[in-house]
Amino acid sequence: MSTDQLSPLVADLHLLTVLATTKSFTETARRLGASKASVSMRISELERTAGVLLVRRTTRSVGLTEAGQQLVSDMQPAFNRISESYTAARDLVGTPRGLVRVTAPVALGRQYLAPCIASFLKRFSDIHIELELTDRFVNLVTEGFDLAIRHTNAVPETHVAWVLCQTRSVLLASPAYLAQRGVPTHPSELAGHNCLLYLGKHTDSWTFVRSARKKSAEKIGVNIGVNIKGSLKANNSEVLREALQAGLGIGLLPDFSAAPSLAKCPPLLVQVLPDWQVQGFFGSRIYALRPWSPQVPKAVQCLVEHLRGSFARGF
Amino acid sequence: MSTDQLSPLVADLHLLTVLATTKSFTETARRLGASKASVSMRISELERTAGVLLVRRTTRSVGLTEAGQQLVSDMQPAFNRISESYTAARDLVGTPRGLVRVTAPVALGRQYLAPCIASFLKRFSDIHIELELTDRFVNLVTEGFDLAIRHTNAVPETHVAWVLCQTRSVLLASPAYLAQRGVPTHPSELAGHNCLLYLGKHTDSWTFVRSARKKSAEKIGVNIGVNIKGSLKANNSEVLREALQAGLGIGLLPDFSAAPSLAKCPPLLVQVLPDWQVQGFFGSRIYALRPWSPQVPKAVQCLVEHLRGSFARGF
DNA sequence: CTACATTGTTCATCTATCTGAACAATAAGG
DNA sequence: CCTTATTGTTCAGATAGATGAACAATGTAG
Repeated sequence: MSTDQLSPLVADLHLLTVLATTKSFTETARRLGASKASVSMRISELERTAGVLLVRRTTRSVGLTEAGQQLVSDMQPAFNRISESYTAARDLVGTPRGLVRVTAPVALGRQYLAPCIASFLKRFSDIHIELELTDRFVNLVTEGFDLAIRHTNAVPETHVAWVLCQTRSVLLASPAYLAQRGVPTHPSELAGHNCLLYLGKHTDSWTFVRSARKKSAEKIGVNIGVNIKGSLKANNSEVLREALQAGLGIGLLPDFSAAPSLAKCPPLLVQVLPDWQVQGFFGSRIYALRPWSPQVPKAVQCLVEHLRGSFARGF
Repeated sequence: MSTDQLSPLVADLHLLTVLATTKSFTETARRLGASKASVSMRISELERTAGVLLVRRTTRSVGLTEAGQQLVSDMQPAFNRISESYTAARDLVGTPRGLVRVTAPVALGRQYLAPCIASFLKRFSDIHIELELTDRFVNLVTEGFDLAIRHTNAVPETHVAWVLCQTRSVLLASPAYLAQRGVPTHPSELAGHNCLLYLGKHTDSWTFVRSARKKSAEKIGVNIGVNIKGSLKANNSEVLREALQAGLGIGLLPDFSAAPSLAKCPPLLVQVLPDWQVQGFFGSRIYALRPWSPQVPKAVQCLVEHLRGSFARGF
């Protein structure tokens, strides 16, 4: 049919695509800033005028019918293209503007992103940011994020990524703990210590490599695997840091997370085995990444630029 | 940006694409069944939120800015795809439904399409038809038609066409005229007659070819060009027919247009030079045609099927 | 050059849509 | 198995957006 007749429907059709990804009326309503009543009625109305059942409601979970799936998968790329065209047009003129939805790990977000974003927003008053801090894995596309900050070393092929900085993992303990239990001088001695683990991220062993020559016999570049055990595993680096500061044991933190505690006077934490480097932890870089699109919205570009500047200036 | 934010905008963006093709707020409003006040306000609001001037208003004519053109040409195919997906989904189930916008030549439409469509609508109560009769050239795409009925022999490559029937042009005059002015027995005799011309469609000459052998010397297949002149030219075949019936002269009509007058008892018109065929008039076929699309909406399919049946049964 | 017709915008009024709370239905958890 | 938390739907009240007549601007015809 001629596209004229789309006009009253097109907003509802877009609603349907959002519903298809969220699989929830409630979540759809939240995302669009509407009420679930409105979403429910509009979808019903769409089905009525189309004469086809599009959504399978089980009152508890929402699925699409055959027809609905077909329709949504046909329309999805079209709506993406429209969205991109719109932001491109908007970016043609004037100062960057619009909403940027960002997700980041909780610890990194709280400590560094938050102040960094605050100064960014002061510079660009027409840009709005939604910052969602979470440590679970986020699908940028289906959850509608424009940008993610991650420490990782695996960037999906379908995404574009900007390196914000290099990171290292450092082994730490509180001065009090070390005074009581002794300062390890070789990785093998960790077997006798209480080692705090980041939950879920790795196995129960750390691999050390010599990073500076000392008088002892070991050559640089030789790996030493150490099985570790300890009383606490947590999936939050701030919890680990608090535990380390409380003198609970020895643990790994990313350098940016440890920096403030090391810099305090007197220091809350000190580095253990400074001549050794733990491999493959927390990734070696922090990335800003987003799903590939023909062009990056100007507001996102500016944010990434700002972040790169901030991270380059160090923690 | 994430497509979520499209929802409040997407209807307005579609509005913009319609405005781009109509180049008129008034016409846009009429097409969408809205008021021009609404169209004006929504476009203004769109420009405000986008922060970009999209439409160049000269209060008398409407054009798009650079940004607007870019945006519309990016979005147009996307909206077309959405529209097609929607009608495809709607066609998956139940009886055919929806609006079909048809354009046809005035004469053909009034005499044959109208009754044919009436019986069609009686069979398919969920289908609505808008029939616009006009003899000007109609651009199906920009004017938003789903189907055109035409006599022509040129089908654009970008369109799909169904043959409804073959047509011939027949030379006619009223019995009274012939009684008074004599019955021509050879094309060359037309020079002495008042010949009525279809305005604009052709030059002032008719080309005859022998279609049946007679005792005279001419061979079948020889063309004879005759320059004609007469007191009336009209761009409407019904006007011509009325003039012919009134005994004004000799003229050409498509066979379907002449049929009722020939069949009357006594006949209002009789054929002149029945052994001769005039070439290249009114095309040789009547087509139903529409712009190519991945699939033809079911309602359109049914209408074409119905028309083919009716035309096959003759006039 | 002037009168006219038609265009896009404006504004007070109203209607259609959205809202938020209450409800019924369901899956999860003890 | 029963409770509980959460989901989608419903309904009366509220609000945002649509309406259409009046207006100003502009191209057109005589």
